[in-house]
Order: sequence, then structure tokens, then C-alpha cells
Amino acid sequence: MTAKPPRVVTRADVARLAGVSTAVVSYVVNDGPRPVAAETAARVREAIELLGYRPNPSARALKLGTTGVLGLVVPDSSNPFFAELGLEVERAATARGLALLMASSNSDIDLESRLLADLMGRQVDGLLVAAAAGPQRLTGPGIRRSQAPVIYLDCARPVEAHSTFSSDSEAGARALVDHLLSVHGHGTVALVMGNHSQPWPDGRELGWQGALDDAGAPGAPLVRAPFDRRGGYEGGLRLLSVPHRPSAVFASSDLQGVGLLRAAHELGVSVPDELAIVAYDGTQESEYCWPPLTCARQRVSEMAEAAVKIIVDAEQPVHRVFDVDVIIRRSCGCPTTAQSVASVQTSLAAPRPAE
Amino acid sequence: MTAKPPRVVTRADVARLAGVSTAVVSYVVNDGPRPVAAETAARVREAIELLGYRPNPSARALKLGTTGVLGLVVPDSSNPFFAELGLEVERAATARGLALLMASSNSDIDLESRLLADLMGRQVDGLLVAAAAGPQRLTGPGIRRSQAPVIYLDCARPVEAHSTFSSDSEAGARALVDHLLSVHGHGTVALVMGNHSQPWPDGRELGWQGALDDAGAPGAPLVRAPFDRRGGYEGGLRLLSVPHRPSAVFASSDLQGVGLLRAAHELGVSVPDELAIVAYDGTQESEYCWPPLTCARQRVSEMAEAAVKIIVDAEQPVHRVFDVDVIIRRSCGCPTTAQSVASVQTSLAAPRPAE
DNA sequence: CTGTTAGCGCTTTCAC
DNA sequence: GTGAAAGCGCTAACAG
Repeated sequence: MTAKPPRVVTRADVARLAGVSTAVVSYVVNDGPRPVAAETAARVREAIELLGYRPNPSARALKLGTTGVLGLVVPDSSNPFFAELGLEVERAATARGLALLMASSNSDIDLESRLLADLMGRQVDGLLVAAAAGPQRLTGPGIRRSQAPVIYLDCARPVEAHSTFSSDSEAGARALVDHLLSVHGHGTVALVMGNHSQPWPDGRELGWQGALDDAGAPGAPLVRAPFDRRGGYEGGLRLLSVPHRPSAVFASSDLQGVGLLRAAHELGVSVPDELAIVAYDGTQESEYCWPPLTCARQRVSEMAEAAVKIIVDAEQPVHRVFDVDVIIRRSCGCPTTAQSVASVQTSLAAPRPAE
Repeated sequence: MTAKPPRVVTRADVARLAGVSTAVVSYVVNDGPRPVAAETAARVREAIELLGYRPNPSARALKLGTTGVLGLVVPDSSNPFFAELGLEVERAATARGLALLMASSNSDIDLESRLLADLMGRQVDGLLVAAAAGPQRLTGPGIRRSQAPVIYLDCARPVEAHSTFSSDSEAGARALVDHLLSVHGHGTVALVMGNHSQPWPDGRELGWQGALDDAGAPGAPLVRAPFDRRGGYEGGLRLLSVPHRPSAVFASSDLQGVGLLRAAHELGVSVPDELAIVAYDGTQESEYCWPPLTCARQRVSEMAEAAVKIIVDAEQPVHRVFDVDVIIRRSCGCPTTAQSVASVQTSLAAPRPAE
């Protein structure tokens, strides 16, 4: 509609202006693979500057087969846990010059597998997946095409040919529940558990049960509800509306803990005096709700860093279980003013699975 | 290390297997631009299926100059407001077959401008920016290269050649503060204000001041603090530790409102009985803290949808101001059990800037 | 140290 | 309705 179409400047323009070949431009842009005379290089850089040349990443990707882009798929990127995870992954990626393609599956298995296929199809250099449905969904078309590593970020079992990370949720849950039992003297502890959809038992549930069993505590109510705030709220309403309501409850996510808190407040149940609450995840939100939640915190940034490193350094697949930190705040009944933190030692608590 | 290198299947393989030319494969894959006989098309599709062929997006992008990727830059993707915004943008993008590259600037102006340049350099088809620093940072190298539209999502003033969106924060703030003043009879309302770093006054502050002025309310304390939970907490501590503490306060973000709530709880100040709180943003977190926050909610999904549409449909740049919804909950002192929502009419409240 | 050149996989014009 | 072929911009042999 206006004047001259300002054709985008290409490597050939730079070469022409600098009076060199395109190869040389490539060498100075990429700082290799062949050496370039200092003076020539300076001339090229000047030309680049002058023309405002930027390499075309598509061309580069086409040639190299590598995009400099990572993919991340989570069930819900607005859940603070995944938001924080995403932020850390993005940091780790940016620090290495990579960009991050983010996708949320809304916990929908089919959407999740479509997103995975789409990202793979976009030639990401690596895919990080906090899978709603466990790791089995690798099979669609589009997966074949790429050799890009796929890392499962919330996967308690090793998977052939993939890196699998998980937090030691069992140890974390056990420590939390045990704290309620032995320090605060609760007879038993109820559980609000999210809809874990992976093909093996959830560590949080295992840890909860284990702590109860170890203490010889009687069976306690378990309510299943979504991992979000509303799930915790409604689960809490159910849990607290019975004649003999529990005196302590473990929520399988921060968000559920927050919902639980709301339910307690609405029902006029005082926390922690009449009801102790502990939660799993340890996002910032758990620190600022009221009362602040005693929780087991996942080492999100460590996981993010490790995952990106595996991809960038093309490391062999590993199965890693990350320690979890128990953070004592007020919701359990501890009188702390300054919070205290203790790391839960995985190695002591979790025997190697014999797979 | 293992056997045969399974060379990735290309369009030529499909063509060979189907006994057609590569052009035809292209026609059926893209459903155009030339027609293909039904039977031929079927044969091609079969070959595609059989070989598990996936088009190479880099090659496509190189040829077309278009990547099917959008970029989003926010100050902090773990802030629930931006997390929710990101999720909505992602939804809108995915619905149109686009992917989303996300980046957080940590409110760092330099990092922000580097991220913008990087994303532009990656040939995104459009860039959505919730800029920490206003829209002026368009100038770096790397910006020139692309014609991709840049949309500013939180920009109260029109900017030449760009779409600019904003929520009508002034009207929202005014409605909130006025509610405190006229419905609940507070003499004045304090403000906890984030570090707005754009080159014009912040609408929230304007609205607050305006409501105060209109009511002839005396000057009220204003404390500046970061937009996050900690900012609200520390701002709250300062605000509430003076001899004659305010009876009502407006927080410029949900997160600050949450921090404020914590400060009040810690200080034993009862909300809303001794202190009324209202906040701006309206994320989910504001609904589940205690007491739930009366707030002005931004229409995040509407904004996301509109922004993506502008890019996809290559619409002309516009300046849009989105209405904001006031949601009455308990923190202001209203006795509601069911929350009530009222949209604040922009057109009535905000005169057109004469720029 | 520098230049020439052959593709990477795809789209699309132009001929048939 | 289909095929041949010319690039898109870049990298990295290979030849000088």
C-alpha cells in the first residue's frame, strides 16, 4: 500500500557490502567452524550492524535440523505450581539461548497427546512433560519424526529411553502426616486427594497411608477432588460437615489446601486450633494464605535446571527423584514465627523400585 | 551407536510411494492451492499415513516466511494474573493452530527488550506484550526484520502503528473506592500501589484519587510497593502499624491484596470489620483467600481472544479499552453470601484522551 | 584464510 | 489434474 517493499536483509547483502563470500559471513556469525581474519571479521560485523542483518532462524533450522526451542506441556499453566515450574524452565532455557513453547492440556488426555504431537511436529529440541496421564502417550503419529528427548517431570517410575523426574512425594507426605501425628498428637489425619491419573499409586497417598500405618492410626477419611482450589473447597466442605469431623487433614496440593482453608473459614472452624492443615507443593501461594500452610515443597527450580541441562548436553536418560523440603508454618499448629525448613532425605525414606 | 539411521520421511518419499509428484503431495497436505482428483488424494493420504510423514515446519516457514508461532512477553509469568492471561492467549492460539512462545522479563527493562528482540528474531507471527516499561522499547536491532504485529496488552495510550489494549483500570478503581466510600461509609481509602513504570499516570491511581476527590475525602496514605504478595504484605505492615491506621485500603493488584490480608491477620486486625480491603485484577486467588476479596476483574480471556484475532486476521491496529467487572465479596464488608458482579461501563467513566 | 556450491524440505508458478 | 523446477536463507563440505 505504501512505497518500496523493504526486502528483508539477507546474508548475501551482508556479504556483498563487506566484500566477502556468504560463507565468511556465516563463519563470523557462528564464530566458526572455520577461522576468519580479524580484520575481515570486523568488516563483516560492521556490515551486519549497518544493514541490521538478523539470521533467519527457519533457514538455520532447516539446514541444521535444530530449532533452539524447547516445549513444555502441563495440565494447567495457571496452577501456581505449574506456573512456577514454567517460569523456572523458561529461565533455564533462556540462560542457554533457547526459547520455550508452552502448552496446557487442561488435564485432557486427548488434548495432551495432540499437544505433544504438535510440539514434536514443530521440531522442538526437547520436550518437557508434566503429564496428566502418565508417560504412555508417546505413540501417536508425529512422535516418530523426531529424536528430540522427552523428559517426564512428574513421573514416579522409570520409563524406557526417557528421562523421568519426580519429587519424593511419598517421603514428603509421610513427613507431613507424621508431623501431625507425633508432634501435634492428632489421632489420625484425613486426606484430600486429587485425581491422580497415572498408572500407579500416587506417592502422596502412599506416604499418607504409610505414616498412618506406622503410627497405628485408625483409618481416616479420604476425599477425592480435583487438584484446584475449588476441589479443595468442596472436598473440605464434605469433610467438615460430618458429625465427627477430622482434626487434621493433608491436602495433595497447595491449591486444595487453600480451598480447604476457605471451607474451614466459612464453616467457622478455626485453623489450626480446631483443624490442622498441611499441603503438598510449596508454591508461594501457600506462604501467603491465612494461616500460612505447613507444606512439603518441591524443588522446582532444581528440576527445571536439570531437565534443561539433560537436553542441552544430550545426557543419557535417567530417573531422578528429587528431595522435598518440609516447611513448617502455622497451619499445622506450630507456634513458629519464623518458618523452619527441613529437607526430607529421599535416600533414607524411599527404597529403589526394583524395576 | 545402533543400526540404520532412520532418515526422517520427507515429502519426496510420499510422492514416490503414491506415484505422484511432490507438488501434488503439497496440494493435498495444504488442501490447495490447486485441486487434486479425489482418488489421487486418497492415494497420497494413504502414503502419508503409511510412512508417518509429517511436514517439516522449518522448511515451510522458510518458504512462507510465516511460522505459526506467537510470542508473549510478560513481567512475571508466575503472577496469577499473567499466568491466567498466558493460559487464555494459549487457548486462543491453539484454537487457531498456533503455538505460543512465552517469556518473562522479571520486570527488567533490559531483559524485556532482549526478549522482544529474540522473539522477533525467531520470526513469530505476532507478539503480545504486557510491557513492564511501556511501549517505547521497539527500537533495538532485530525489530526491523519483521513486519509481525506487536500488540501491547496493558497500555493505556494509543501507540502509532500498534494495537494497544488496556483494561479500564481507572473506572474499576473509581468504582471500588467509591463503593468503600459511599456504601460502607469510610471517610477515606488508602492505596497500596505497585511500581507502575509506564510513561503516564496509572489508571488505578487516577481512579482512586478521582473517587476520593469526588467525595471530598481527605488525603489518604499511599504506599508504594511491588505488585507481588510480599509487596502487599510489607506495604500493609507499614500502613497498619501507625497510630491512626486507615479503615479501608485499595490494593493495585490481587497479589498485594493477598499480602495485605496476611499483614492484617498477623497484626490481629480483623477484615472487614476493622479494615476493608479491595483489590484490582480479579484472579482466582482473590476468590479463595480469606476473606474473599472484593475486586475489579479484568476481562482476560476477552483480551486474549481479541489480541490473537487481530494477528490472525491481520486487522488494522486499534486502541481498545476493556470494561472491568466489579465483584463484590466479603473483604469490603458486604454481607453477601453469593457474590455479585457488575460491569463498569467504560464509556461513561472515561473520557477519550485528546491525543 | 576465503570462495563456490550443494542441498535442507517445502510451496507455487508455469507448462503440459 | 498433474509435473518440473526455481528458489526461501543458511551451513559446511570442498577447493583453492
